[in-house]
Amino acid sequence: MGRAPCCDKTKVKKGPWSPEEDAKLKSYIDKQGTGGNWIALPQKIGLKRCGKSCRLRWLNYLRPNIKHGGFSEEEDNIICSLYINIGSRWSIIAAQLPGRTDNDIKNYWNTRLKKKLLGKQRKEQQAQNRRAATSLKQEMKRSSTTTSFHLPPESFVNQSNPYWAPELPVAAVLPVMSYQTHDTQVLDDHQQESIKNMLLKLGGRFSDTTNSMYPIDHISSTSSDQFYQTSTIDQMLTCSPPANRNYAQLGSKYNSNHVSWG
DNA sequence: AAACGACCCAACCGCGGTCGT
DNA sequence: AACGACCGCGGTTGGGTCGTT
Repeated sequence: MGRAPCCDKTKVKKGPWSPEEDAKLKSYIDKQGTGGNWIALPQKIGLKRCGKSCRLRWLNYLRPNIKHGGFSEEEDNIICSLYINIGSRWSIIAAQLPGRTDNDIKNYWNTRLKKKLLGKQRKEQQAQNRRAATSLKQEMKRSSTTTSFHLPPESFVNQSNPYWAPELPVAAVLPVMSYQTHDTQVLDDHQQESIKNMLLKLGGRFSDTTNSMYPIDHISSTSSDQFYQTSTIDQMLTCSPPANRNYAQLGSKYNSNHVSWG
């Protein structure tokens, strides 16, 4: 048999938390901790809330050292880069930003950052279209003087022409950590450490001797496990995952647009 | 000042994996 | 081994706030 039901859904309170509820929850957890059982928590404190709701309130709002709003440019860049690379894995992204919650980052992305990027993307797109149109016109003028070639109608080179307005991938306008497929961009120490920590959390392994993201595929030659060779972001993101639950989960949930697990 | 729409964000919902019975 | 609750996560919602007309 399974466990007893966690709570009676019809008797628990929903909606915004009152300051009194917050105080009760915070003071209890400060003193006693969660006890590893969220479901039992509200009964102990005398809160008419579902354990799940308590957990969410604590993690997203009451927990110490939580930062709200005021995302820095650097945080924006980290969020964007990780989103491009791993998709909407908000908990993983949040792990890279101390004091930020997955919910906060998710909201920030959905309400502001996405628009900010799209705006930037559009500007880039327009500038690119203008440049392309200008050079094409010039090229065609040159050609028309030497051949019987006719200039296309104006509409051919304007933005409404689908030929000239393919959607750029967002990655194309990322301010930092954007990368080209085959470059050999070297990450700075902070970026390396940050990404390394992320991968370690997920079960990745690195060379002990170098303590850096360094090719160690020679070690894996005797093992069925895949080790990471991550001298570039691109390589890191195309390596195979280890036989690890989190990665299995990631692999199945990831869209192949974001990550190829080889 | 009022009405309306857009935006923001806390909280809820549902799902998949884990774990206790 | 099977069942079902628990946990953590990502997606979505709805109410409050802000800006515009």
